[in-house]
Amino acid sequence: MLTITDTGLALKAKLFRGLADPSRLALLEALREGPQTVTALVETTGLSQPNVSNHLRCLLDCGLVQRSRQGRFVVYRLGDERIAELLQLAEQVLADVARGMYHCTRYNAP
Amino acid sequence: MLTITDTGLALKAKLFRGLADPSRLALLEALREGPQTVTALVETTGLSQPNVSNHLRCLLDCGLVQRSRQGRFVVYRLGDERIAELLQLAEQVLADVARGMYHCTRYNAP
DNA sequence: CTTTAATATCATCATATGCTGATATGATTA
DNA sequence: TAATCATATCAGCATATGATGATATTAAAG
Repeated sequence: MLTITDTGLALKAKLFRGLADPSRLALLEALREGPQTVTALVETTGLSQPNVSNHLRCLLDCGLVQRSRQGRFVVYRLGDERIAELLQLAEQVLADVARGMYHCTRYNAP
Repeated sequence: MLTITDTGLALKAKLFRGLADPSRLALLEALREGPQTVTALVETTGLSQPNVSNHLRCLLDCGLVQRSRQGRFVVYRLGDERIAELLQLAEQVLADVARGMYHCTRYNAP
């Protein structure tokens, strides 16, 4: 029996939660183009600066992104190439499931 | 600029939210083995029956699973083969990111 | 060493989610 | 048609999340 507290399931759920927010997705999609400064990410996504920093913090803790300092800038990049693959595969799945997904009333971002 | 309200981002976020819960993951993982009755899923996952039905409803609305009636049973199956692929790819990513993910304090299921 | 730019953190609030317990629906059999 | 099994739905609660505004930290420049 697959207990819910099973470590693998919980971790996998966490991973997906990292990807389960439009703001974080916007950040990750932006980073797919290449490493970016926080300021650049703020401009690209239109999110507020604290909001961007908060989300980047999550993504960093969970290993979905990495960071490095450059002068007074901090540059973020994707933590793993396969994260881009995950995003891409999700796009392909969506191509087929999009209609249902669109009408799904749940899982709407605030 | 990638507006957050961009339809694609919102839909992708929804898709990942569907996968972002340990209970739903348990159900989907169970369905990877093949079509299952609700009762079977209740037993396999250890979740309560209303809880299972609720999650299946979400997954159904969003197109992540399909259902069909068989006598007085309702049989659920994965809605798309690539959903299994997504789960598998997530496992592979986790193999590398798991440590950070484990220590990430956020995204913990209730 | 003071000022300013870039990023991070904090408290707070509003909202959505997931679970439970009770109940309703639907389908089969007696 | 009554009884029962299988599934679905509902109200209500507890909790975690995401956004904002204010503030702290860190680093370069003057």
